[in-house]
This record gives sequence, structure tokens and C-alpha cells, in this order.
Amino acid sequence: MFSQVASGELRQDCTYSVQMAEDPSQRVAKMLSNCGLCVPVTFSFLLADVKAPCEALPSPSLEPFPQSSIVVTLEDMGLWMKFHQIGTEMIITKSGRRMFPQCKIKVSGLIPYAKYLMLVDFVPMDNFRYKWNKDQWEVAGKAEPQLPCRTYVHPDSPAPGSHWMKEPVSFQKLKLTNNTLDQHGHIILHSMHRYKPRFHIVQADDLFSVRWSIFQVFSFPETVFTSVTAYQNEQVQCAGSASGHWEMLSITKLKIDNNPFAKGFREHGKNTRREGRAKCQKPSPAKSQKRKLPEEKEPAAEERDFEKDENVDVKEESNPVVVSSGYPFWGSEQNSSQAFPAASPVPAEQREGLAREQQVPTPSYQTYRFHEAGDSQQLPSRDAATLNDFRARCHALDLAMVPEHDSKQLPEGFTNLPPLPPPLPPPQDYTGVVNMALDSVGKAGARAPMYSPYGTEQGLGQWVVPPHSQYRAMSYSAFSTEYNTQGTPGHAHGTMAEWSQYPLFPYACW
DNA sequence: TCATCTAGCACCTTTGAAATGT
DNA sequence: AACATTTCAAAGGTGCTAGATG
Repeated sequence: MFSQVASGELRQDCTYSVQMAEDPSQRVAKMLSNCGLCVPVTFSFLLADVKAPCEALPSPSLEPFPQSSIVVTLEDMGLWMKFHQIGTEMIITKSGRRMFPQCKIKVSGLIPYAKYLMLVDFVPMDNFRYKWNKDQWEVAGKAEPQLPCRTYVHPDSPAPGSHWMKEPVSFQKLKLTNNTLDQHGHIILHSMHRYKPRFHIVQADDLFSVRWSIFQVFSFPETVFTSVTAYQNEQVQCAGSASGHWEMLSITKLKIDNNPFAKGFREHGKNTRREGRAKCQKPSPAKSQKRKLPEEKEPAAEERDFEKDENVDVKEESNPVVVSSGYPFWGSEQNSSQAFPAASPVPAEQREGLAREQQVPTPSYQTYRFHEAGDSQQLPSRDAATLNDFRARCHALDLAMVPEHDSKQLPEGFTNLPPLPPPLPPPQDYTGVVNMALDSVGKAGARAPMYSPYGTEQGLGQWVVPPHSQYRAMSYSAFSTEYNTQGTPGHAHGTMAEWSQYPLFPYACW
């Protein structure tokens, strides 16, 4: 934004109201200094009442970019990858369903004595609704209107950096629902849409100071999923393992095998019908064999590779992958009729955004996996080069749902996509209310958070357009918006912040 | 007719309070 | 008395399925 102002790039047909607020870096510096610590502080500023169409976004390449030493690693990466291979589907129910695989991250690089909040929100991958048709996902039309965006605040928030770094941070209790009237504070998603969780690390003493704080956003390509009310992809993929036997993979099987709560379905033939329906393209000696329980399983070679690399630290990369080619697997995925999903029909360059976030590494195996969707689905072991790819990328924030995507400009790899619906109208006004869940002692996550969906009496959340620099951690500051802490009495929510129509965070804002 | 959604089911794990032991 | 460990029942999570809905 600064650069735009400086270079006169602001558009006349857009309304800007830019206000310099207290430099959060000074606050942080003060805070750190109180802690006796001295670290580099990032730069950020606040935008107030930004109501501009997305094309009025700043030129990211001209923005300064904050430094960050925070490293976030996705736990259970191997599991996520397995799901991702098939096409992750997350069940959402009216009463709320937990995620599986669950969101669990390992964090390092925090300041041990500084307090942080951990938040998760979900952003649509694109502007489309999908349907499962003939063994593959395809675009079924325009996406439903965005729901009030809720942000899940980890119950431990705020907690010192040492606490977060002590052990992996699990968002196990986060629940997804398709109930737009949900009163429990679950994350509301549309069925048959594609989403990606984003993890936010906010350095703040409490939720009230969040708006002055610096955010860092992390996301993992592997965690993209399609929300469904019932599993759509029933097909079973037969993957050859190094040991020579065939292993059947399907979403339900993966879940049953890996989720302890589904254990009851392993041995009691409860899913025999499904199994019967499932068509394995390849004859498999193991087909008739009783499926092995996870604890009995001998991980296939490639599987072991995953496990080995599962917790590879992801950090800012000095030798980064080119962002514009990022999202390699979306492009390659769609080449596989077996593999997930209709690739997100949004050109990568159009996602190149304003706001940026750190996209944590996608092992490059995925790319060839989808190219080799054939018989021997061997997952190549990763070499050093591959591991190099497995580094955090600060990628262009996914602006897939941002309007004005030119569906004609499909990047390479998107050519096989079904015809796309016309571009969607511009986003609605972003003005909204922010309600953070607080308990009596001001601790996030408490038992009785409040929210006020669709409220508009408060000014919109504004945030910093993160200065840009590729492959650096993104930082931004949130809003000058006053939190509506009054909320609606009697609504018991857990660890939830609700941000009216659009997520609190930059990406959705634009 | 079809795609999607819902509710109930049985079975399982998790959780936390109570009981017991050191 | 304080703490650690074990036990156990309730709560809650799971996919499956038939039927409902639009």
C-alpha cells in the first residue's frame, strides 16, 4: 500500500482510508525489551476501513517484508499426504465433526517468554462448488456465498512461546459444520467446496491486543480438502508397495486405519458394502487378505520415507522455489483421473496476491505421483533435491476465490479442466464484526465465547498488507477494529472468533 | 431421477472422577 | 496428608446405512 501511495498507483474508483496506527513493531520491541530480549522486529502498519476491490491491492513485490524465525512443521505429514494423494475429504455434519487427519503443528523459533496466540481459519481454495462425478471431482458451479468466517483460537492461547514449542500444537477439538446457524462456534463450511486451513501465530498478550499484533500465517498444501457430508470418493486405489503386495487405499480405509475412533469398523465388517462397491482397477493378491491394522503394518518403503521426513522443519528458504510455479500439485493433479480433484481452476498467476503467507513445503513427490497415477504408485524416495523442495515457501496467498479470475488464462496443467463457470462478482463489502471468545479471565478459548454473526455495528477488521519478499515469513497486523466483546449472551462457543463475512486475515480481506 | 444431506446405529477411544496404593 | 497409579463409566467420535430432501 505504501508503495502504491508512493507510486501513485491508487485507483480513483476505489475508496481508501489509510490510517497509520501505532507501529506494532514498537510495541513488540517494547514488550521484548521488557522481557530482556532483543530481536529483530518486523514492520507493519494498519489499514482502516479498507473497502477496495481486490485489484486495488498493493504490489507485493514492492513491499518490505518482515523477517521471521518462526518455523512451523505439519505433524503427521505422511498421513496428510496419503489423504492428499487420494483427495482429502473432510466430513462436515450439522453437529460438527472433527477433522481427520487433525491439524497439528510443531512450532519453533518463538520467543520463549513472549505470549502468542494460535489461530486457525479456513479459506476457500476457489470460487467453485464441486461434485463427484464418474470417479473424479469436477466443478459443479459457482460457490455458495461465503459464510461468516470463524477463526478457531487454540484453547491454550495466549501462552508463552515456550509452551507452544514444548510439544506439537494440536487443534484436535476443532470441529467443522455445515450448519450456518451453528451456535457452538464450530467452523462453518459449505459442503462440496474446497478449503485449506491456515495457521496463524500472533504475538500478543491477550486477544484484545491481537489487533495490534503481528500475525504470521502458515499453510500447508497437503491440507487442502473438500468438505463433504458423506464421502464421495469411494473408489479404491490399489497401490503397490515395496513388499510386493497391493494395498488398497481409499479415504474411508485410510481413516479407519488411522483414526482410533473408527477402529470399530476395522474388523466387524461394517464397511463391507462399501468395500464391495469399491472397484479396484488392479487385481491384487492382498485384496482378499484381511487388512492389517496400523500397528501391524509394515510401512512400505515410500511410507517410511514419509515418516522420516514427516517433521522436516520448514522455514524460510533462501533458495526458494519460484512462487509463480507454486502449487505444483494442483497443476499436476488434474492430469490424473484417479487422483484428486479437479484441480483448482484458478491460474496460479492470478493467485499471486497481495497478501502473502508462508506456504509450507510440499514434497515434490506429489508432482510425479500424479503424473504416475498408473499401476505402480510407487512413491519415490526423496533425494536431497526433493528435500530442498520441502521447505517453506512464502507463496502468493491463495486468492482463488477472489473475483475476476480469468478462467481462460489457465496455466499449464489446467487445460484438461472442465469448462468453468463465469467469473464471480466482486467480493462483498468486508465490513464486519469481530468477536473473540473470551472467558472471565480473558483467556481465549474459554467455555463460553460469544459471537454475533453478521453483526455490522463495528468497523471492519483491517490489517496490514504484508510487505513482500519472497520466501520470508509473512507478518501482518490485525485491525484497528474494536472487538465486540459483548456478543450474544448465552452462546456457548469454544475458542472461536468470528469475523463476519470474511476472514480476519489479509487474504480473504482482499 | 439423481445428488446430497440427515439421523440413528453399534462400536470404539478418550476423558476424568473416584478408588486404591505408596 | 500428599501424591501416584489404577479402574471404570460416561461422553464423545467414527463410518455405515436407509430414508428424506430438493
